[in-house]
Amino acid sequence: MDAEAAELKVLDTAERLFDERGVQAVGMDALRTASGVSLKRLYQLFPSKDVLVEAVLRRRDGAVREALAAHGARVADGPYERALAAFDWLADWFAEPDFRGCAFINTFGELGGVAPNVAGLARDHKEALRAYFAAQTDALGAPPALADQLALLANGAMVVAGITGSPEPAAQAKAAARVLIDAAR
Amino acid sequence: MDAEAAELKVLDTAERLFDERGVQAVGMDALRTASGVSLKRLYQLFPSKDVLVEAVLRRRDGAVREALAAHGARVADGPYERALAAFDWLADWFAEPDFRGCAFINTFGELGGVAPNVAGLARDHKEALRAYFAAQTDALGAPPALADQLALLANGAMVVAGITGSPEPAAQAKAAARVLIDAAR
DNA sequence: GCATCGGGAGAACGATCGTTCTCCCGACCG
DNA sequence: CGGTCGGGAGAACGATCGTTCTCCCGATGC
Repeated sequence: MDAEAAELKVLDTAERLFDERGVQAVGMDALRTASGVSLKRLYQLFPSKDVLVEAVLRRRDGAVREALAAHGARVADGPYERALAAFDWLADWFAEPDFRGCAFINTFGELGGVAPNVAGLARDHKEALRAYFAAQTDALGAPPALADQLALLANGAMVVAGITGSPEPAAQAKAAARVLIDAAR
Repeated sequence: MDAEAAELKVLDTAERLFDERGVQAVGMDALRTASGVSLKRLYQLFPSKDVLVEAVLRRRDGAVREALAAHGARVADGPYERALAAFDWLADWFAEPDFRGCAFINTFGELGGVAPNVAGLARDHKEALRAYFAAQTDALGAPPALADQLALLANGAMVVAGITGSPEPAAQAKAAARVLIDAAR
């Protein structure tokens, strides 16, 4: 296994375990066992657990931004449909087995008070979500406040879907988003 | 200091420290130092940390339900104003210094995957919030789906206010709630 | 005054954490 | 073929955790 493959395996495993059990409940030894990457390699790839946590979050941040953009681009029907498409993406996500909420919301809850880098990553990630909506509402000529409201719906849906284990909040949020967008036009 | 005063002091201190640093980052010794209650008393009041965590969350759950009901009852203007009053309560809460988000969302993020009792308490707490909105939408003759949507807005506001540190999401959510309620009548 | 007992301070214990070190094997180079 | 070196397995280390135990003091009852 070369360095790239090991790094990928570590990031995949860490993302899954952190999501399932929380960050602090996953020891480096558990990560070693689950990933099959030795402790020595693990520490030469990521010099500390903090660095690894940050790397996992950064990769996840990029993946979400790409997935969101890709989902929006698939519907070429203009900003109205692109804004609503975000909630379809949420629906797909929530339906995944073992979905346990947004990694940034969860990690912020666990570490946001003591790890400023984690708090900052969560802030940036949520700002990116808001910016996605803002791009669509701007194109619609709707006020920027609408983008904030759509972001609230999306984040609320993530929380409620995570806590209740139901994917329904995605559809509920989409219906609410449609009402809000229609009212702003 | 008698038993009642000690229990109160422990619960107050634990709630504050858990909120500031997360549950796992607060050791029983830190709790002892901050509360001034000896380890011996602490363990005879709460036989384990798990029990203490659950007690803190149960008390917080009751306090939120009471505060929400009290805030709603203060405006006797009927269900329309009572539904919107919830967002005024959010605004007061978000403006508190050191506000760091909803304890149930944060604790679920940290422990929900490995502590089923914590996950259950979070579920019950969020169901109570939804039920508050459902009581108002029922009285308005609006469909129950509206209550779910208002709950999404409220939870989204808690998350975004916690992560960004701004109290603005309360007002944004209130404005969105008004549009949704008006559209449903 | 003396014995009893609850409670405070904090040491002690076993477990586990993040991190480093030791030992050893197998691949590559001359 | 002999030597060098990267990497794997896992022991070791110091710190910290949740929990329990020891020791001692002060109040209370007779």
